Amino acid sequence: MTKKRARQAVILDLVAHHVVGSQEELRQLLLGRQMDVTQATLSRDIRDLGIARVGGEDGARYMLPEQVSAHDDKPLLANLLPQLFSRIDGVGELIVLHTVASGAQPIAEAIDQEDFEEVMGTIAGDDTILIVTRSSSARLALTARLLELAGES
Amino acid sequence: MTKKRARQAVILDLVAHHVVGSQEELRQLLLGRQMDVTQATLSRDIRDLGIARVGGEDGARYMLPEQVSAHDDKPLLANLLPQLFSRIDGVGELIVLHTVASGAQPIAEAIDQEDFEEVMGTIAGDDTILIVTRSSSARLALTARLLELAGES
DNA sequence: CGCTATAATGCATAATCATGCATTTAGTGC
DNA sequence: GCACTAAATGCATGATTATGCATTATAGCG
Repeated sequence: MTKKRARQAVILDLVAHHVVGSQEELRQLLLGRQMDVTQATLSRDIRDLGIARVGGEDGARYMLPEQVSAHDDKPLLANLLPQLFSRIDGVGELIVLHTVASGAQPIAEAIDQEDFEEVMGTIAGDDTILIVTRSSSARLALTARLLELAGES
Repeated sequence: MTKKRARQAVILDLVAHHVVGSQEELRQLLLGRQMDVTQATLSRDIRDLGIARVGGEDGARYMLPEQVSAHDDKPLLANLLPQLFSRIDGVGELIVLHTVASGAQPIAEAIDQEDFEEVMGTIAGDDTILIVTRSSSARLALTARLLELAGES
């Protein structure tokens, strides 16, 4: 069915260039292009096309995958640290980072994902993380970096 | 409120590592971590965190922005062309590309976005696109490329 | 062509998500 | 510690999205 493909193409186009906040809204836009389908069909089209829906201060909106990432600001750690950080300390090549309750696990994983070269490994409890770095100077460097990310610099 | 931040961090973590299909499901996961909130709160958290919801064959799922793009397969043009292409022809430095009804505009925009160096510009009607290339050989090269993208190679 | 199998769609409705308003909880400054 | 202000949350409900089932359109095929 050629109508379906054309419609889905138009949908991609509309979503890419307009702010589409609901399937009903999309339906109206399609009507303007002489395409009349029900919300049910749009729900299926959106699924097929892999279009994402993200909430925003001013209501939700549909976006193409490309747009979602563009809309994304910073890496995970930068998001979490300012929220969860409580204090940091260290000795030798060890850093002890304290977070708010339940914050250690997420932060530790985010640190792991960053793949800091200074880091040998991390162990996280509930609100405390032990970070083993490669050297004393690595510890100092990383501590500074983490403080900065936490917005405490 | 420190509980909110910790919860949101855990949510990011859960969404990153689990397949979360609904807010109610997320609620259950949080319960397992001794965090009890209502769906309403999760709706707000998800908005605040910029988490996206994308549909899939096996139901919808929440994803972090990073994951959405990763989940995305190919650029727009590669998605559209196989769906909308009908035939292509050309002469001199001009290409005339025919698409299914209503397909020209989306395809033309996608071509523009690709920024092909062979292309000087495009003009799209409803089902026909005129592509002006920089030279006769550029025309041949681009024609081949488009045919390939359309899966007609 | 007419017939069949398959895909696409609509309809009605269930499932899920968002939000206004009231209430509770933290955070601050005496 | 107490009063005060702002943030966070729950509750109830409205809005939006997803889906089972029946129907209709489309693509092949003889």
